Amino acid sequence: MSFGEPPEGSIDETSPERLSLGVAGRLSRYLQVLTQANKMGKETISSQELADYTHVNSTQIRRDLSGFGRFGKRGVGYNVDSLVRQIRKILRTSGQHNIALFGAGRLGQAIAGSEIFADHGFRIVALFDTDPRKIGKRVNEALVVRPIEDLPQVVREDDIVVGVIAVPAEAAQGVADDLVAGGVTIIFNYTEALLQVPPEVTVHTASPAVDLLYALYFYLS
Amino acid sequence: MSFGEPPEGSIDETSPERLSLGVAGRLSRYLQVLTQANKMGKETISSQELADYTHVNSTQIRRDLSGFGRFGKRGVGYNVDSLVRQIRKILRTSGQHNIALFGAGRLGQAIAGSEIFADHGFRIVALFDTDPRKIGKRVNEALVVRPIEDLPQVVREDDIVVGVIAVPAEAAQGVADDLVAGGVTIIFNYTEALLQVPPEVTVHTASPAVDLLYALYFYLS
DNA sequence: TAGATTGTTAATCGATTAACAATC
DNA sequence: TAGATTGTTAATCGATTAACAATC
Repeated sequence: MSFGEPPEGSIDETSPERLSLGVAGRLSRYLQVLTQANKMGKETISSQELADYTHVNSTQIRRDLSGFGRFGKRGVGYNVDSLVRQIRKILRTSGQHNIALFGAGRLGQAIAGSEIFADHGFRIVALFDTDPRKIGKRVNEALVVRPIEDLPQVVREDDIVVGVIAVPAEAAQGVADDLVAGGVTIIFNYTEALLQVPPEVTVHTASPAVDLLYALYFYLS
Repeated sequence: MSFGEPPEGSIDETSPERLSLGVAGRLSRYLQVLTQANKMGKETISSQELADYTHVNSTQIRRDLSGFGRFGKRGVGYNVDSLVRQIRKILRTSGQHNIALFGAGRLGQAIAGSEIFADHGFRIVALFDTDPRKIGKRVNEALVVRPIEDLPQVVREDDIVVGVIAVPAEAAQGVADDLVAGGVTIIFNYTEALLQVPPEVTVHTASPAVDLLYALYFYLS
């Protein structure tokens, strides 16, 4: 389901065509913290608090935000709810986006049951597995495990923009091939496999161990 | 168990005391790709191939590496196995590091069963849960679910450097408090909760949805 | 040799930071 | 008002890139 263009409020007449990679990445991180702060009932947040949670310098945060308008109130901070909406507009991700999940094992079920995607407007509309014994099984009320053969149909009918791979590493490339064949151009890879895809497809690989190594380096030195 | 200082080969006389955040982060990412390439039996890799997998510019990669020595062979590329060892030395993470995992639910079990940490020298030495029905249950051969009361003892005896939180979001702060009380200073948070910790403790929050939003921005524009 | 790829330079661009006036 | 925090400037630092000689 798609409702066409999301209503675009005029954020700022001088906003650039396309954000730089750095700005887009940081705005996404602010959004995560703000979304959670909103849930916790926090009404305002200062750039310093945002800095504590995101590890981004507070001046940098104020600078990033002031590039799009005056969202803050001096002496008070930013209104959490309103800032969430502004950043979503800037990132042009105000709408709902449909994603398909591959793998109904422990990781797949954990993802399906998590609010981590739903919080950001991602709806898991299909769950696939190759294991015949899992097909038809119900996971988290709304989802039924489907055979991978249904993929082309689902991509067509449900406007899937992202495929999330949560299968064993050995099976990841096969799923990626199916996704590419089905026309999906963003793949989120939860396995450690290196996926071979055509240049127009973007692969994001979750790498908690890499993050840990990074954290550890600063701990050890 | 700890074997003291890892054997430090002399990487380069002029190597700086401490890597910049950017360099350390990129080296960690190279390591992930190299580790996997090694597993797949690949013997050499070019800076261009590394660039394709890490989304880091190939010149940047050559520059990062050449700062520590001449690891490549012109016309050929880098020896995968040797480069892995060199980067591990640079990051001073050649040894084994013990981590404790909290939450024996679907996500916790998925993490415990994954090679994603083991590949990078992280050993999960303890698995905790608060659910009395899960205590004593065996997960993946080597691990038995323990009560959270054992935490102080485990931290002391097993030299835990990182605590990984994979419990429901509502329970995350409680676990974080226990970890802080136990003296653990690196926390890896798989929940969407914002954790309150003292300044000397580092929290890394896994945020797949943020990564997706970021990818999506470039897809939509 | 011919082709490929590293190591390195030089030039540019964006990120980062401290500082502080403006103002809620 | 007094205190707090934004918005913005100016100066610095590191990241990024193209280009190419060196060399395997």
